[in-house]
Amino acid sequence: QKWWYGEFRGCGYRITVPRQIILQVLDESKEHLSAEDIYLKVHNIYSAIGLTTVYRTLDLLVNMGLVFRFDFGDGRARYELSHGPKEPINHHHLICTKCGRIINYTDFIEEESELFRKTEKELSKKYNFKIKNHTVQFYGLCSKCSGKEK
Amino acid sequence: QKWWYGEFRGCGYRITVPRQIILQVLDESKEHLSAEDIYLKVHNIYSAIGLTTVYRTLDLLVNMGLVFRFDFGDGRARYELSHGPKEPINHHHLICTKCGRIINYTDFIEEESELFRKTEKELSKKYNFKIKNHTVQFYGLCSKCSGKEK
DNA sequence: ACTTTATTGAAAATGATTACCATTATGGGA
DNA sequence: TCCCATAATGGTAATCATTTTCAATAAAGT
Repeated sequence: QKWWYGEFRGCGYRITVPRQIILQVLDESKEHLSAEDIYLKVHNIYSAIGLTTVYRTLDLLVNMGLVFRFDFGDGRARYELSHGPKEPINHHHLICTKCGRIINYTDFIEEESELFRKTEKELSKKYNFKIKNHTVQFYGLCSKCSGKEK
Repeated sequence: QKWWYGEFRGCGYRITVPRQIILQVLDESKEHLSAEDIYLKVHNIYSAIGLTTVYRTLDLLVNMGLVFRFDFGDGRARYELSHGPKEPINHHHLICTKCGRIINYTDFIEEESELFRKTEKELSKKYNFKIKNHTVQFYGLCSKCSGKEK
């Protein structure tokens, strides 16, 4: 019994083999995977699953809030489990504009999460926006690339 | 004499009609335009300019740092002038996940810019990353959409 | 087990962005 | 001011991620 069975049942969605495997893959490597990355890993476990299903399932999971989709500007979306059974995982990203390396960091400065709560509240009021989540991305050069600049 | 002539000359780039018009369009509507939006506006001013040139020029401007490219997750990139003649404009975005409306906000809480300077410094050190810029996006429902929820 | 209907997978369609390449036009030098 | 090397352009075709279509398959309540 996986922790997310209930989430599915609650929404009236069926628990299928492809969905289980896709979630398994996402859970095993919490690593900003692209749809194709996921497809390849899934394919290793159960080769009958098609790319279409991967896309469809990811969409579903994003809508359910189980998965976050990120766009880092390289033309393909990345996906990450939004939370485990316990609590939501919030994290921000560092992206190397040269080699495309992506680093997750979750170790916010104390004030950081604090400020976001505050900012979200202010923005909600000022623009009458119901904020669901946010993304923060820092772009630059990683250690390997920053030597051999441009 | 536009303020950006020098930037071009400095890089050895030529100042051409398409480039002037594209910059003009970007300057007149600082509004997270897609490449096609820009193409259409440019086309109104000077119809011989092709879509390819728009893409190429935007790439150039992004590399020069005159323009920021944003990915809001709807499959098309958006472009905005990064700064005017005076100083860099830094701004964050609110995106409605239903209707796609995008709001720029520049009126940070005082602490906000402060914190980002600090965070960038810490991250640079910790991950040995040379940070160039960052994006912050809040996703949610705008005033029009938040009533008729999902 | 049976049936309803959500789900799936393969192939084709779409839509944004990029690569090609022959043509044109900028800008430094004569 | 005119010339020329070559950067820049624009149309078309190609690419690549993601969606749509639709007939075949498989959950899950009975």
